[in-house]
Amino acid sequence: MPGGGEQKRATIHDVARAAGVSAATVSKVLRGFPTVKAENAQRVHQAVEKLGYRIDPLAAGLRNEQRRILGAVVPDLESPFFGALVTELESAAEGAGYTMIVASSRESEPREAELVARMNDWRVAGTILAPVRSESGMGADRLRQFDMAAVLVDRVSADDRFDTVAADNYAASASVADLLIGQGHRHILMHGATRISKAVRTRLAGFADRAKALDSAVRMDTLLSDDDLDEQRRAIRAYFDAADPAKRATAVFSLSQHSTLLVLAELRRRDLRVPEDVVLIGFDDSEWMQTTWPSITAVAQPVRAIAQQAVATLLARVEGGNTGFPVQHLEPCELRHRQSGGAQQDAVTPKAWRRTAD
Amino acid sequence: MPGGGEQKRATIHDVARAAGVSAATVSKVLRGFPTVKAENAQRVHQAVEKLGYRIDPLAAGLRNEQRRILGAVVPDLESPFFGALVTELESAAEGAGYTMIVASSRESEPREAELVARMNDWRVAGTILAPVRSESGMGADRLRQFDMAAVLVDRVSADDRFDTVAADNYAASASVADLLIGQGHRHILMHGATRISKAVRTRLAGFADRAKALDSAVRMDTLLSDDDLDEQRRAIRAYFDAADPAKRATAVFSLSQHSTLLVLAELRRRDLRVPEDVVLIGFDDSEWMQTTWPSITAVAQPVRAIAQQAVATLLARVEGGNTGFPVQHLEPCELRHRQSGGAQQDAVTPKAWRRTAD
DNA sequence: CCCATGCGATGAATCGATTTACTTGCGATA
DNA sequence: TATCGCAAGTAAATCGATTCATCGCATGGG
Repeated sequence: MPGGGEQKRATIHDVARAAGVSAATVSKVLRGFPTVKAENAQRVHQAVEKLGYRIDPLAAGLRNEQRRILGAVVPDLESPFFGALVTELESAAEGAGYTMIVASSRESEPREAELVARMNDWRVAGTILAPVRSESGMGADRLRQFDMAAVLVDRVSADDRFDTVAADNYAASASVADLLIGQGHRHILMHGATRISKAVRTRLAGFADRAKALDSAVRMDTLLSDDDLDEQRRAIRAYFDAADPAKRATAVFSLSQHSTLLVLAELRRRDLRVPEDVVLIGFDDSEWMQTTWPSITAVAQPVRAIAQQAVATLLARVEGGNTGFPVQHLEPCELRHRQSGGAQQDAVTPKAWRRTAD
Repeated sequence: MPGGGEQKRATIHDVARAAGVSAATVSKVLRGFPTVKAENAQRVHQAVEKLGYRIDPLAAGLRNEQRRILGAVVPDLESPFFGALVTELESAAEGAGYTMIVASSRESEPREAELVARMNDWRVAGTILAPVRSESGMGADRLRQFDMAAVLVDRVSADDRFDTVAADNYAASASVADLLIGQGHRHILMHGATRISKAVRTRLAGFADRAKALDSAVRMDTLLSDDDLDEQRRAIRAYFDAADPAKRATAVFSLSQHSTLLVLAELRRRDLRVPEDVVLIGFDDSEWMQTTWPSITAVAQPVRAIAQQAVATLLARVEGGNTGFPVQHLEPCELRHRQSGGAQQDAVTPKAWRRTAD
């Protein structure tokens, strides 16, 4: 246990005194400047050790315009996706020697704007924003207004000012279409719930475009809703009530995790067997999906890749002085084949797709 | 859109100049000191408005020992429970005018200790620690070592140095015992998975103590495991394989969310009807539990109450100079009756229990 | 022998807000 | 009228680390 006696915190001047050098020299040693005699560096290190000295990141940041802090603003912290995203972001930032300040906009755009302003107060080196809605929301507007360095993630497509990083929703959804059409399904329900964000729309388009291209006669029903839980439950119940059982959709592509849960509950309630009567594939994987019976086939988002790409891209702007045009990153998703998805195609075993950025 | 032109950030001196007063006066106005002429205060506010001035929280904190920052260290950010907890903590801290720095120890004790040290670097006013293990872990040790103001939450019982806040696991579990024994169950499986923390042990004890007290002849099996997912799945499968079907446990009390999921999957796999064949009650509620079929009866933890109590308690120490003995707070849980829990007792309709702290 | 060069080190300025210690002005009191 | 007290305001010190502008000293070329 190094350190030991705790009374008043040691400052850089205490270290300097103990090592018999100036504070400036201590600073140089600590930040690795080469112009220090080896012997002095040695003594500084000993003094640091003995006093248990640690740099005050607040005081250290004061003088420079750039502070070694990154901000992250996400729509919520309670969903596994953003929880995991934040964990990975923090990890990546930490690896680069930055502290990360996380805040949740709680799905509110005004709050998102306020949080961006607060990040600006803290003079963060850069901000990672997962917008409530899209790249044209209030948070992104503020980022532009303050001319902040930032990367937009998840609920975004291209932007002319900021780099973006997102799962390749379009390609992954297209591949789900490949699978379902390949299995022979010609009547498919696409179901989206809770928040019809840009990501959900992209998934819808990716699936529909590919399905139509493979067989223009395919019938697709769309059920999208932004209402509260009970309303949505009623809507899906009404959908199945209305359908002639013989002409019911034989497969469901649910566009979000909430949606998957709702659909699954309704199918169970009707005693429809999955996948024998109805095949179910969901977008966004979750731990519970591998544990339910049947287990759920789902598209897993590359959370870690998104986080690492986001931090790397941001730091490239901040540190490397990358001044080129904004880049759009699409990270490939992975389809996790489980029971609810029915038979896996043999011909094509899709595992990861990447759509090249235009 | 107030503010408008962004070039260089306005400092307090810019505001002072624009208002025709000194920086000291501006500071007084902004922090609400009474000894300022109304007219000057007015002009300061106008200047602030015009320049879009915002206090630099970093510079503002430098001079005082106390910085308006709170630290929060939690075991993970991906579980709904801690996600919600952090959201509420942040909200409460914000309401009191503090910025919250969140970090995840990722279930690692050494990392937890390192994060506490880092919070100390930031000279946070106080720290909220949800320990990986218990109040005697490495993180709490560091808190003691640095003599930091802190509150321990969730996986803790009493401590002689820090205030603690937790769900009343003991009382809530006892009430689950009330319910199950009341329903006539005399053979019950208690299942715990993933991480056998202090909270899980308390739940186990709370249930077992009460069940034994109600009927000393009750048979309770205990299945606890800290292994990986596959191993745990195998264990529960083996448990049901071994049991004589006629003498199987008729009810399961799962001690964590993971556990609930595992048990549910196994029951489904065996085509055991819930609740007709086996009643299932879980500790820790989650959104998916109200959507599955059958829906899951579960104990909901008072996340918001815990968070608010934690922040309030911490600020009482930090600001109010509360120097009394450490207090142990237990927040009452709520049992959410749904389908998997079988018939709800009529005599007693337990909704919330509070165990008085000793 | 003188001066340019450069290494290694340092005192002082700096970042932006807060707070201390003091000044000024004015009315009230003895 | 002289003194005291109080309101209002400000210059300057302060927080802790970084960085700028020097500075001493040794070396080597001219």
